[in-house]
Amino acid sequence: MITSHDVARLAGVSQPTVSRALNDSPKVSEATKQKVREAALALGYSPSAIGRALSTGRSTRIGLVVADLDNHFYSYVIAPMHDELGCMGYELVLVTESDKSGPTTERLVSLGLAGVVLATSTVDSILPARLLDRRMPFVYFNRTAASVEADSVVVDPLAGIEALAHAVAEAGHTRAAAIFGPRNTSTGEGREHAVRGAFEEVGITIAGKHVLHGPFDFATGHRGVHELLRRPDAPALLVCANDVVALGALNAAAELGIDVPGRTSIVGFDDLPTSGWALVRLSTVAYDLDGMSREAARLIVRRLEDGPDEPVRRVTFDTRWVPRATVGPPPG
Amino acid sequence: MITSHDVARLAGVSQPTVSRALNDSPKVSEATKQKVREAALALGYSPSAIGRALSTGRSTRIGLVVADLDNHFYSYVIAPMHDELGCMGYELVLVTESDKSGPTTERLVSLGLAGVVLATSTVDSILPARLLDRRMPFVYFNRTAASVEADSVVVDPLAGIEALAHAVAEAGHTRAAAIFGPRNTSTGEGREHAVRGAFEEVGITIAGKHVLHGPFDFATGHRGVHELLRRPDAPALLVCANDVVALGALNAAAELGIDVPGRTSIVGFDDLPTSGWALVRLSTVAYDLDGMSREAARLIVRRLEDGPDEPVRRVTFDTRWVPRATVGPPPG
DNA sequence: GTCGTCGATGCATACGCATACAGTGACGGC
DNA sequence: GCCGTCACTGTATGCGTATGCATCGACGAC
Repeated sequence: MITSHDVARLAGVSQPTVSRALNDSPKVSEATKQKVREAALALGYSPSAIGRALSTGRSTRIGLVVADLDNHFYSYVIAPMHDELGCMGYELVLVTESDKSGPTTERLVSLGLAGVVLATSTVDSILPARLLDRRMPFVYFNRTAASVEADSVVVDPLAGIEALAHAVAEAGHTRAAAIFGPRNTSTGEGREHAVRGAFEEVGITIAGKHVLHGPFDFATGHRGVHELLRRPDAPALLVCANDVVALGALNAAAELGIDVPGRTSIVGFDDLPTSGWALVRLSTVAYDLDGMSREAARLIVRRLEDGPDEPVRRVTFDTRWVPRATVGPPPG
Repeated sequence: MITSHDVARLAGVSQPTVSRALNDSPKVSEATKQKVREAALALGYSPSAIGRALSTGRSTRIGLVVADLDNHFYSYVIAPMHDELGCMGYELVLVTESDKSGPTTERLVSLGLAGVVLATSTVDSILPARLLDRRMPFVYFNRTAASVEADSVVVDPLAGIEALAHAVAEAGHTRAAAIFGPRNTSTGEGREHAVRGAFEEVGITIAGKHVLHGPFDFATGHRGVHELLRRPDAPALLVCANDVVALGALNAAAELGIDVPGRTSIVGFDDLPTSGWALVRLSTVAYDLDGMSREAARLIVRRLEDGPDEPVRRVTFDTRWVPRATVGPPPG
């Protein structure tokens, strides 16, 4: 491995001068800088991130904590976040929250992460509090935990869901079934609250027996269709916690020969690229997921560079209703 | 941050003893180990990966080099690879190959990566050679480069594609269009060769004007349908380089109102989970992508732990034909 | 000519861990 | 009783970088 000592020897200066020169310190003369840069280039030197991290006490590695990487949703988060971090000179490290939240905190600090994006925290998670204890900067992505204040990027579902409610009411729906997200997540709670409020407003009822709660995954949507839509009194409208759930529901409907939207209308939330496919055409509530992922990256980097005393930043993304082909009038 | 010195102080021993005890060295008495473990637990100590990496000269970070994270295909690679690496005590760092391959090599070494999985290398890439120069262990994933020998996991497309050829021939096809992958990738070349061979065997012709080459992405399939299938003499069968391309093609067909498989049959390669959706039902060539991703993780870790002198390992995954709903007889 | 000043550079050190080597004590052989 | 041996633990050091501090030379002011 080529070290700054090698560069120093070739350039005829000391190692610290190499360090200062390459970091563009004003204490080094332009002539020396040039000499050092040439030597570094000639040797193909690039500074060791390890050595630097140990010396400065901070790395350029950002952890993205997700619940399960299998989930389609995260694919669309990882790519832009990785890109945005890369532009700012940071790396992305994936971390999954293990079943026990205990070791996770230790791993986050011992991995030498500079900061963390929490894309998984439930409202009752102890992770935020422990990160605070350890003075590890973090950003809530799409969810928040009531107990600990921190920078966050969140979605305000209201506008999109109100538009959704008006659209389905106008189509003639009066009853709906729903697959909501987990009760212990802020997105699950927030969307459920928004849907219930908006539907009441337009006179659509959601009976208790037509409601299901479950994780934000494909299987939940799949199961939901089997449990909710095969009943004789099943509503002609199914509201899903997000697009991944809705995709599970759409596919289950296709398997069961349930005509969408002829017999049942299905709506989602997120507007994943997949939902726009001609084969899918899912009517859903959209927001700028790409921009949101990038914003999270910028927030954590700003927090790292500005220090912990800056006021907490909270960025909210608005939603809009995207009608496609999975909503129609109820049968009859 | 809690260091091994803190633990040492609490346990009443020296820092090196802490290091040895926690690494379960036989040179430390059981009583001392116990004492150290208790102190470490009490303080919530976990060793700094940075310090360890600097000291030992090797980290536990594995880089996964991909072309573009946007590509659906990689979602199904990242999750199992991350999981498998995690089980073996390693972390996954995502690296995208920048437009210039120059800085990439330097970044890989300076990031302090212990090893690299190359999921993107074209046959003419200089990356493998430079990694060899730098003595950075690596594994080819799904592709190889002719110039440099290294461990690899690859797919043998033959069995699956021969079965595919027989199936479509039996359905009555005699002419096919094809969207092949880039010519400078081993998978692109390999599959093209296999398809041409197998189709010739069963008497299906692929005219030059019905062939397109392009990157393994959605847009390529989309574009392919517009360019190949809207001609009056378009064949009733379209072979796609992989499933992502085929999904692009399927959606383009749906947009254009092209009946699949009524007017055109479409086949892919990879059998991504999406392809099995009831909404998609893509007929394709399958192999164990999940297992392959895990195998790549195991290979790179074994290479790290066994040293560079062990013989090169090459693991091949077989393919099989998975008929679904996108292949039918040609019209008329 | 001497001294202060300032710009540029080298020296010493620290970060957290692992490891070669030295040292300590107990114990047994003679 | 002396010394070698062995099991264990402490001391010293290195990994690659960054940084506080000392140093050194040049230049200007008096």
